Amino acid sequence: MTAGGRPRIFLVEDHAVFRAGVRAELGDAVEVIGEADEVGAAIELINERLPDVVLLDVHLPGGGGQAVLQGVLPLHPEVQFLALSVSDAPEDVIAVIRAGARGYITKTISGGELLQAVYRVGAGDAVFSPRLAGFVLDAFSQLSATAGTRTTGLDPELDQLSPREREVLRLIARGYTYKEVARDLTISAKTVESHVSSVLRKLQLSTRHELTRWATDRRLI
Amino acid sequence: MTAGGRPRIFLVEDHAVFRAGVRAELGDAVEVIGEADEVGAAIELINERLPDVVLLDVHLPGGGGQAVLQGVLPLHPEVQFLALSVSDAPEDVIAVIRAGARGYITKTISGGELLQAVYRVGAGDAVFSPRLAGFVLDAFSQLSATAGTRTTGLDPELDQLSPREREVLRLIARGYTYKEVARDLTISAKTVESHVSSVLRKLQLSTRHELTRWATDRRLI
DNA sequence: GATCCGCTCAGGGTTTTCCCTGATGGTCGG
DNA sequence: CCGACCATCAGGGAAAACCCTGAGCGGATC
Repeated sequence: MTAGGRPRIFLVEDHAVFRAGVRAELGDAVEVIGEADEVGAAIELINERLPDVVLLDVHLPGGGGQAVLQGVLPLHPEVQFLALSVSDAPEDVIAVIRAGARGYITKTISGGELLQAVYRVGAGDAVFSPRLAGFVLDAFSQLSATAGTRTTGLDPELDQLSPREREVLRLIARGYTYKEVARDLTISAKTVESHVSSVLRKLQLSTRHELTRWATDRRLI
Repeated sequence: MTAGGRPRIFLVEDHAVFRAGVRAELGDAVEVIGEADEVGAAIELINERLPDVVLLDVHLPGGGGQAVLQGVLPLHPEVQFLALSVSDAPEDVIAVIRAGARGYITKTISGGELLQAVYRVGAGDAVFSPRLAGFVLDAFSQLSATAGTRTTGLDPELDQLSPREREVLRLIARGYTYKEVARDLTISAKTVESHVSSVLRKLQLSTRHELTRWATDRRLI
């Protein structure tokens, strides 16, 4: 977002009345450069006009808000998304944050607060409304407890594996059979066998089950 | 925070110049009801005057910002804390969030942005500045992947398994062979087979590898 | 008493995994 | 140029996993 300028925002929301409400509330403080009421049009227009911030309804006909995120972020990661929803159900929040939204607020928000949230997300901040804040923060502090111990640089055991072996390891640990891995990597099942053998030997394991546990313990899957 | 009214804020910060800067920047938009430059005085004054929002420096002589949080939140959980720091090191962020701060911004912030952040935290939102946003969000989505499925109370899929089946499941998921499980439960390997078959059928899985993943995802091991 | 279900076990079959030996071609560094 | 390593593949064999059918027993339910 250009410093000082009005943020250029885009509305994705299937209720026309709510869109009008947002326009009225935000007024001249922002520049609404487009609107969409379904996934396909939203992706197309956002990729074309590149707004600073997208106000994104989570419950959207035609794939939901995540679909829009997936259709835009790979091409234009600089676009910031602020998820807007009537629901504060954890699963909704999780899905849209995982998909790349930088904030999540409920529609009970006031106009002034909405404007502030838009500004902050435009500046790159993460913003969460009250009920979700606790949820997000709890999750964060729980994870960080383990994250601290995990961030101990690179794994020396993983280092001894060749790139191909790591690739095979990933698939095997996910539960694919040799045949499936072979098809996936377009090599022979026998080659997959070789790689698995090497991996088991190098990691001093004996069965693929231990391998699965080894990998999940290190969050490699 | 009373709706419409000026938020009553408290400054905890050991640099007098920076405190003056904050007062100047926030100006009349807020009411600064107190200041402190060290932990002890901060706790005492905050508990006495109960501001809406505390602007809290993370690096503080006499225990750091966490000490203030620990001295206030147990008595007055309604007080909102916005951490303010020159550092955006993960360990600082983690510590202060775990201690109960509702937001974390760096001191490179502009006056207007600071005001917005204060307002939003006062409203109960969580606010994180750009560089931290990605960090927090990543951590969140990692944890939530599992937390989301786990928080669904009791697992209906796990419920359809008989006690014996759950027992076998636990051992199989740990990587034991049928023989080993059989020895462990002092039953025949064929019986173990039967149980595994039932489990796979009931959970609509096909191999024991998927079973391992299924179980680890639910933290049953 | 009949029925359902959980737990136990068996036989017999296919598929998958694991391990062994052995081979080819490519790349990189000494 | 020549090992060292990597990636590729093959044959063969033992063990494990998976699937199906079928069956006996005991407890609970109706």
